[in-house]
Amino acid sequence: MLPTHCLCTKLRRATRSVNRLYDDALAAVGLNAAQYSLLRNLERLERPSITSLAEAMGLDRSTLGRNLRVLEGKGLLALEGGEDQRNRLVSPTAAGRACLDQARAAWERVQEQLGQRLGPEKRSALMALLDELENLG
Amino acid sequence: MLPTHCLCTKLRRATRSVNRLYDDALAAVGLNAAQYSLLRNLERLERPSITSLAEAMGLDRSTLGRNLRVLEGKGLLALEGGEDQRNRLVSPTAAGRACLDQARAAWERVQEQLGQRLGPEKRSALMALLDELENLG
DNA sequence: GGCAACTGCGGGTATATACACGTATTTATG
DNA sequence: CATAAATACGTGTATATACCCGCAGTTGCC
Repeated sequence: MLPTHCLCTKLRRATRSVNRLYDDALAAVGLNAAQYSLLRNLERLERPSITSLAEAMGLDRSTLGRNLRVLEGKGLLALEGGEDQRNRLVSPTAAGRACLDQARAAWERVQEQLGQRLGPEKRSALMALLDELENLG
Repeated sequence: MLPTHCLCTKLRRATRSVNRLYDDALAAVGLNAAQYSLLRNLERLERPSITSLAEAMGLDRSTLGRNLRVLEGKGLLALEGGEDQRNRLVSPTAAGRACLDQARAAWERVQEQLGQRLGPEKRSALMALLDELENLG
């Protein structure tokens, strides 16, 4: 693999690599990393609208809308209209909650394993740097 | 934006954010960050095959094959068969090289700007951490 | 030399992602 | 109240990404 000094390329590469790790760990429960993240965020909000869930995740609304369809198709969440007839509120189904419970265990294993490989200093340094990068725009 | 402890999610978020920065910087020359990276790698190899270019970039071959088509459609690179009738060799066109020259200046600006915002210590710490993450599998 | 194994690719499929545009609904303004 | 502005979505389009499968060409082995 050719080395690069480009921060963007390095980030992209590292993300693909780590993403693969999490994807593999979650494959047994039928989720990928992005889907797990979506369900986790959904769990922490009270029947959010598509827009507010997208904001919580830092994703474009139309992106999230499409991601939701995939999980809706798997029967893991439901989209129902609220009082405001414009928006659709997202909530996990029973299957979605059950799936998330299983996924959480798998996630904890890979997260822990990665943390061990990095060691606590690098791990927290990385976290801090990523926070900083996230808040650029 | 909801905070998360998930390394994968944090990486994905930070990458999207930084990627946007580079995309914006490169938009004036009609490239995005991934395309710039592709052309840069192509510049550094001698008429690589699709497979070897994919390996150099750490991308799946079929992914790279599709990415190549986009740049081929823009007239920035050409795919020609070599002696081995199985593979197709990739080379930049004159337009591709010209485009890359322009893109390089834009890239340097955004790379420098990001480096300044981080400061030299964080910048090199980040680089080192990303290298480490890239080499996990 | 002929068949088996390997290599290099393209295509199918699925997903994630973003931006621009249009539409329906709600709110604000005069 | 009527119209303008703002809000919430969906769709169209484009791109990046990966995995699997199959085909064609090459190599190796006997």
